[in-house]
Amino acid sequence: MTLTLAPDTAPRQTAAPAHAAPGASVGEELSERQREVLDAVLKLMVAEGDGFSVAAVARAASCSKETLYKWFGDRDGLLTATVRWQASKVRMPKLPEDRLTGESLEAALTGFAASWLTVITGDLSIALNRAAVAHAGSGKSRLGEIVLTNGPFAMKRRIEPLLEAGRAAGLLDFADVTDAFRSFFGLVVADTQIRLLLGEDSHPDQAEIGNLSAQAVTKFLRLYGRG
Amino acid sequence: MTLTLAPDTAPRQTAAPAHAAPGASVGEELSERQREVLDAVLKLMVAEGDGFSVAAVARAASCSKETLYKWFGDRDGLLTATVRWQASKVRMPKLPEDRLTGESLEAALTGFAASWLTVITGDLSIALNRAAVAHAGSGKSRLGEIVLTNGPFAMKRRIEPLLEAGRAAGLLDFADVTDAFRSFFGLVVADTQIRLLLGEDSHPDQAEIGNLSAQAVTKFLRLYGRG
DNA sequence: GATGTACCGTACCGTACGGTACTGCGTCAA
DNA sequence: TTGACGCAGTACCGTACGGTACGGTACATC
Repeated sequence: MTLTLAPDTAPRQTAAPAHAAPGASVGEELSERQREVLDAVLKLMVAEGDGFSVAAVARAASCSKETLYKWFGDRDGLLTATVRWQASKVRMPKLPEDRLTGESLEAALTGFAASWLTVITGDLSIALNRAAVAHAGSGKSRLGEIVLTNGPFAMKRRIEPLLEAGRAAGLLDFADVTDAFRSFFGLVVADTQIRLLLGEDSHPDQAEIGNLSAQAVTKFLRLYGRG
Repeated sequence: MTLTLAPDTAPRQTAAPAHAAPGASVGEELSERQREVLDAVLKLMVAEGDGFSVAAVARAASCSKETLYKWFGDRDGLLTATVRWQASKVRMPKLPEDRLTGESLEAALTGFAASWLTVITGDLSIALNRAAVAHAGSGKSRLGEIVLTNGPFAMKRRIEPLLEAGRAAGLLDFADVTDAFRSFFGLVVADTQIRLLLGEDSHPDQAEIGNLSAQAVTKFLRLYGRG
């Protein structure tokens, strides 16, 4: 039996529930060949935005259009599967497991910041976010929702426990964890993402990202650190 | 003689220089009828993203396609003129003119923050930013550049003098004004804009914007305030 | 070897859209 | 009154694209 991500009987629905965690099992449901195809789509998106035709995908992936339609239902299904596939590949740094200290908290926050900046300044993330933003505009398609879930929301879900742990350990002081997250996000990302999305090509390298992260965390700790 | 924004001899170039200030004189070069047409385009963009057809514009504005092409050259010229036209309408709060005090600086910063949040959470701004982001992806067209110039860059140009003045008055303390601006932008905007662009429909009302602005400025002053 | 299946390559179809050309009408100036 | 002109309305053209159909091939299973 063929694995069909968007069968005719329920076109827009994949096997994964709507608000599932970062698409952990998406990769499992795809054959090797299908993953190759989706990687080809990712390349195309980086190269040309989401303006490419399905024929171009078939050409780039050396497969037939008919197969694409059988596997993914329609163009939107193809894009959706691609975004999910990419989302399933992103990994975040893990939290410190033993008792938090000032140093380990700062290191963990800096790690998150650097990791996040690395992701959002990457060509792939920029291309996918552009596509998602564009599709969020014209209704029709849940790309925006998916990117939102696996982007800002995923970051929030990952960081808030760290902040709470910091507070529990007497290292941080805040009343509202959402507010603290907002500040963290703002200090880290600032205008970087919107500028890149709008086409400015000032990609920071790893050294700059290191600096930006350290500075952002320093400021965050000056605002929310205890003592 | 007809006012042609994109004459055949130089299709992509308007009368205004490429990196002109926020399009101050754009409105001057447009006839009343042309402004009506562009306002119709703005409405369409809010309603449908930038997926509308030129025929739809003609229908919505009760004018002929031929006129649209004569005035604006091509679809891109129409979009560009629309973005410029909207940019020329945005006004920022003015700087305090007499000697800065702690109170007037805080008020000015809060005013800027609230004004900026009001703009970027507006349907119009969201629609235009979406279009600009999408076009920045597929090369071809300078929408991204224009929005960048009239968005983040314009804000930076307006705020940095205020920050410098605050430092000169002994109210602020920072080494790098760009860094200070980055923090200000981040604390004010945080994840608000990207979430809206990705389709989340949690538009803050004026009261919330007031709160967010005040909190952002409080944090900013805790980071950069003197005394 | 026969049958079925998965897939590639490609031809094909309908449509929607960007862009152009033509027609007719109202306005204004000579 | 007449002609020029700007523009609305619409018909038209070429093309590109989403989606489908079909022929051909490799491989597996019996």
